Amino acid sequence: MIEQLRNIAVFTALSDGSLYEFAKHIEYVKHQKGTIIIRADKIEPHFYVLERGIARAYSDGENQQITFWFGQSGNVLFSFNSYINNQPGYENIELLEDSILMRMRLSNLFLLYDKHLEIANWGRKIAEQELIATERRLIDRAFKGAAERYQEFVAQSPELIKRVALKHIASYLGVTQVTLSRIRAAYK
Amino acid sequence: MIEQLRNIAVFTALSDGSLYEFAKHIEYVKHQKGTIIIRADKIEPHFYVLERGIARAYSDGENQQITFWFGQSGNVLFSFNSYINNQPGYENIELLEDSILMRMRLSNLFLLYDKHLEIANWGRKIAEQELIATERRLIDRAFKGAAERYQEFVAQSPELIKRVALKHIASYLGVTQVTLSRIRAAYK
DNA sequence: CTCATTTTTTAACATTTGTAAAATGTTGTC
DNA sequence: GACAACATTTTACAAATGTTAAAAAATGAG
Repeated sequence: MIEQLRNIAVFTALSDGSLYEFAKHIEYVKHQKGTIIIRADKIEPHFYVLERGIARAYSDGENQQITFWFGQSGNVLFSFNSYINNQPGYENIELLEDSILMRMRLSNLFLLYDKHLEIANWGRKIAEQELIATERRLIDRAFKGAAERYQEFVAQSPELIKRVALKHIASYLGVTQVTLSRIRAAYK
Repeated sequence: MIEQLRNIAVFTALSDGSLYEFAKHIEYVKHQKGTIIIRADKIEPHFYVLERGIARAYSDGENQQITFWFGQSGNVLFSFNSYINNQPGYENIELLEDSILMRMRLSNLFLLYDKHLEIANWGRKIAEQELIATERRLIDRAFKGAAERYQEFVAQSPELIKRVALKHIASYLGVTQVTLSRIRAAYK
């Protein structure tokens, strides 16, 4: 089990001791494509790690739905508002493919944070990396046009382009699907 | 000194023991309005806490400069890219008023992260709260028009509206200054 | 107070992106 | 392979925002 965890991107830097602590509380679950594993209107008691599959986090508005995050194999899936503020959040997480996930109760994670220095720093680094990535996206929206953002997305996330519906990618890039279609048409 | 630290928003939740660890390494500095305390092209060896004043983080582009964060009294000022990746970053931090700051070497902070569980979790929570705030802003850009974003900013940050130049607020909201002027004119 | 500098507003026009709806293409199931 | 469901593209038009430049207002130094 510990060897299995070490192969997952988000756990690679951890010591055996920490992996052992995780292993005690982790269980595997499988879900089909289309499953919404985290719902905005509920407090989600688990966090997940995607072992195989693709996920998206999205938020529902009146007439639209916007995707603001993609998760690939090895990424952690949190409902940040459940996780951080213990309140129902603004985010749903949907599996875009049949997936294998590990999950663990947040209550157990919090106990680990309060006992294990290495795990507390592991959680810190995850939040920091997400923060940098999100901040950059916010800045890119100002500096780069929609076409450039699309091209960089293609270059940086070739897997996602292949496997994710364009309507999700459009809202991730901050444009409508029509605009994304126009951008793509210009490069044919 | 410990009492002094406890009065600062970002430190209030910490125990005396942790405050003592911070106190050992903290020094006070004063800077004038206009000082750029963190520069994008340099690795910044300190982090700062703003005791009095207002700061903005901004990024330089070819023909523009966009402000993506405001700091008020009690907030922490990081160059996240220096802090997280030990590389020059994309962010400058400028003081918008004459300010009093505390600072501490990042190398000392990292030592504390590796020794003190409470401080590691303190760092984790700071990153998590910033992450939620940034993610919400990204989502708001999709769901809310520029006028609504402005009105909410006024409601939530009355101090900043009074004390910060509108050109900075415009880019923070993701519009040009001309657009912000039009929005303001519509509510007269 | 006055002048120079900077900030904010206004105007005219251009461009981008959005909206709605129809047409086309794709996928999966029986 | 035919159908239904869903995804993507296209078209025509509307709305929002950007660009540039100039005018007006506010700020700050001497």
